[in-house]
Amino acid sequence: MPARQPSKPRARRPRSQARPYHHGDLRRVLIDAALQLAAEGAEVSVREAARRAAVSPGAPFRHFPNRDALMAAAAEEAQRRFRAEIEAALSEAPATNPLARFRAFGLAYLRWAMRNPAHFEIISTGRYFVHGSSAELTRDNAELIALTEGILAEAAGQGLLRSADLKRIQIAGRALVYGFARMNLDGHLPRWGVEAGEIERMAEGVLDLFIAGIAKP
Amino acid sequence: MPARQPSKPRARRPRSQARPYHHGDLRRVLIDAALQLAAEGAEVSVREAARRAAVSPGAPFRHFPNRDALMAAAAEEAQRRFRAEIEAALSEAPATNPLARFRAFGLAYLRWAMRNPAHFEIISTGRYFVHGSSAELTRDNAELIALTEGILAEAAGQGLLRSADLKRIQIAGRALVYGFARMNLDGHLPRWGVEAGEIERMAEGVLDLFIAGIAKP
DNA sequence: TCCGTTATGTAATCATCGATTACATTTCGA
DNA sequence: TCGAAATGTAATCGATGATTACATAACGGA
Repeated sequence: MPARQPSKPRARRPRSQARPYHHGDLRRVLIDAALQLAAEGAEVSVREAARRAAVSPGAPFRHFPNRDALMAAAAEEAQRRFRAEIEAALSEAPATNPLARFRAFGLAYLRWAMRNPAHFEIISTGRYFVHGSSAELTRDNAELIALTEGILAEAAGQGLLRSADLKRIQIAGRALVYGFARMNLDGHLPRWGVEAGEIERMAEGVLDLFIAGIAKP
Repeated sequence: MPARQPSKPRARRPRSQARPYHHGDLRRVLIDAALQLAAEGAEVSVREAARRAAVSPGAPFRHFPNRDALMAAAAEEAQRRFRAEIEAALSEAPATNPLARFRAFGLAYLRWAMRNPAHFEIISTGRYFVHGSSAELTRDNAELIALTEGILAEAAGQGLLRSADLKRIQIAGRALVYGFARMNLDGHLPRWGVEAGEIERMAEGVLDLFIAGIAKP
């Protein structure tokens, strides 16, 4: 093992440096940089995030043990925004109409995924950090799922559904919105036209088709 | 630009080397190594593929201009297998029952995706190589899509569908199977039990739920 | 107010990877 | 048979994630 060189004394920075030695809230800035990089379609690297924060390449590792931890923190932040939007939509939906609530949930899900594709990917794919490494993300996700289960149970209670197999309906519904969101992400949706809202309208149509299919005629 | 060193003459390999200088079909071996690496869940790197082929790190670049090209070739191979399985399933399905054919298509799709998750990912995600860089992949995919459109048109012609919006049905169906496959891939499906076939049965159930939803009652 | 402990950033260094280039060897057809 | 084309090797580059030694700032108790 080659011993590290004693290294000659390093030049001190002049005391009049513009930026203070301490950054302020580097952790937060790094998370935002990671999300911004993702949103721009760029590859997210620790070094690039450090560069954006105008900090040395090693500095981020004071706040995150490794790259995965940074990505997990970014995912948690994205998930918070995602969940906030869904809950806002649900709070405006009629409290006593389960199918309308189901629709509001799905629509908010799809809209957010269409408008924040890169962030949706970070949340959903195990690509950016080890799967299940974030307890917060796991719990948060489980709560959203429980929410849809509750809504479906209500719908079944009011006799609105054709099938009694709620688990199956729930998985199918999830697969539908997840699939649509990922098709958009992976470039599998036809380019319907120049108008931006067209994809969202198709998303809405697909959701309505599904709901019509599970609803009692 | 620092000129390259003249480099002292290299030692020649003894003529009695075990492996011949030329590999035989390195291109093919590299593609298989890439697919195998993916299937093992390992990260696919050109170097590792070269290592598996017992070849120098630079050798692959004689057959592929860059990493993306190797991955694209691997994707084309995987897509061929995928498509072959779907066409086999369709050839066994009743020729005159569009909904049964639709179901056979979806089931073959889901089964292959469940059993070859990593290969499905290589095919579907633009992660491994630049999107649309493989004309073969694009064309192949378009043909599969056209196949489902034809089946749906037949079903509509026989008056089997509740809705006349075939485009919407087609996208919804695609989102459903794509979403289920990706949920499996991304670890979003509950671990129903030890038995392996359980996920495939749920896939089948979800597919049937969808078909029941679009079929005229 | 001083001082030492802790938090936080820097500089240097390493291994790995994709990629390129110069060179060596084999293959194959004119 | 001989020379060009194909194919592999070795050396090297720049970028990246990661680790370590060190420097500096921040903060709280005596």
